[in-house]
Amino acid sequence: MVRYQFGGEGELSNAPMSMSLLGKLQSDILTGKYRPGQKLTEQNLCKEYGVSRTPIREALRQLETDGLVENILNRGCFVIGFSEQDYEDLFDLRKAYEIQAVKWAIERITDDEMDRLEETFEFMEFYTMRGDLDKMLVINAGFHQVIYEASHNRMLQKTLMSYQTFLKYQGLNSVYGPNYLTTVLEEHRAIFKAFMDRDAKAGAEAMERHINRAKERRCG
Amino acid sequence: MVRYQFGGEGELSNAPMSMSLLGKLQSDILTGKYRPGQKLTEQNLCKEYGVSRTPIREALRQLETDGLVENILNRGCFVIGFSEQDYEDLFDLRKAYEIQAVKWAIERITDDEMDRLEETFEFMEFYTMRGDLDKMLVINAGFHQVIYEASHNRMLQKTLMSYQTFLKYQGLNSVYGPNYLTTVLEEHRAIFKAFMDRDAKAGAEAMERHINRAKERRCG
DNA sequence: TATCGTATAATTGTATACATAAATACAATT
DNA sequence: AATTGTATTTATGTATACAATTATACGATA
Repeated sequence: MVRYQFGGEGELSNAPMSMSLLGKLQSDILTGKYRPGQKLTEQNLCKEYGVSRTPIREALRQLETDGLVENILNRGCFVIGFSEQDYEDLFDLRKAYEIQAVKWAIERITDDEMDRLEETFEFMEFYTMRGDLDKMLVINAGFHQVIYEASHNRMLQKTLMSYQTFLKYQGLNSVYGPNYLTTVLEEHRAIFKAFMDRDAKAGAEAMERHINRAKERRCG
Repeated sequence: MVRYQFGGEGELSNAPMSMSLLGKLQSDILTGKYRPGQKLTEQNLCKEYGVSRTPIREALRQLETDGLVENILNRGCFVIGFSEQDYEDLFDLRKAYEIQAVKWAIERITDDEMDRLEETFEFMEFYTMRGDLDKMLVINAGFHQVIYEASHNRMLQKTLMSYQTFLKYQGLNSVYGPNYLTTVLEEHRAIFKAFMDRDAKAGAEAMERHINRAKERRCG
């Protein structure tokens, strides 16, 4: 039996259990609690999250490199706004990396990772049958995460994980059509088949179709 | 006359003039002053760079999100090592984004940006004739940077800039062949022509060839 | 009324101090 | 000699204090 854990963003972070300050801030920015252009005053954030300025400032620096806030010297941090175009672009950026990830993954995947991918896909089949949308969204993310890991490229993995976070919060406003589950399952089946066949080209094509349709659906 | 400035990494940072602490640390890690796996003790960094722990820690958090160090809770920061495979992979990741950047740039470039691109290309021709390698390396980076800006996508821009930083330090060990300058000029000419023709497809193809050859050359 | 200049308040940038966890040294035990 | 447990030291995580910069308030002047 293969150990399995559907991780949220916990994989690459070093959060000890509870949601980290960085994660809370990310979430609060991406869900619109803080509006684009709004100034994030350190004092206010201290009160809001119940910590001192030091961890707040460190989190802000990370958000800055992540591109969620802009830090202007001696003036503070401002929430960066994302246009409709930005969100559309994100699918294309993600697509470029997902295609690369699946290519490398098919070439580099270990037996253990292959087992996990298979297990994840079987979970997807199961929850599609049960029509459990919430579980599917989590496992959907998990399926891609196994591919990221199997790509054995740390940078690619980090970037695609951060894109997932973005789209997760964006996806809160998405409307999932009636046959969303079965459609997505078949898209993933094509990708999974490419892994079984060790066919990187087919995997890349299946992934491209998958992301293109995700862009049309405006979700996952 | 169009104002022009060949910026190093200053474009997106808020460094006040001198090289920022973050930049120094980046440089020192990428040039191998700190070895992969080495622990970066905050106290030592304080002495080394003559500042207190606060700015050091903030820089470390940024390096962490950039993927240059790994922070283990209560144990400290460790320099991340990059394998030969990682460096090779980087060209492919960069290629995927450069292709997207040039497509968007050709669709979205403003007149002002087009002027700057043209001017930059003319500088390239000039310094190629003069055989000035050092200036060419800077302008080479500048040419791509104009494209990043013209893509009008902030995330793409940031990522490609950080890849440039990576490759800049990696490039310090590169050997530039005898006809490197003329070869690269022609590759850039093809890209520039695609901008003149407003042909995104041709631009993407020219860029792909350019990065593929850069990977073979193992530089720029 | 509008504008400018100064004084005050607020905020960021940096340094230091304290609390907690990890690494080390060393003695005791097997 | 190897190992384990404890004490000490060291380093990180967090909070606070000080310095420098920016924003604001308010009165003077045109």
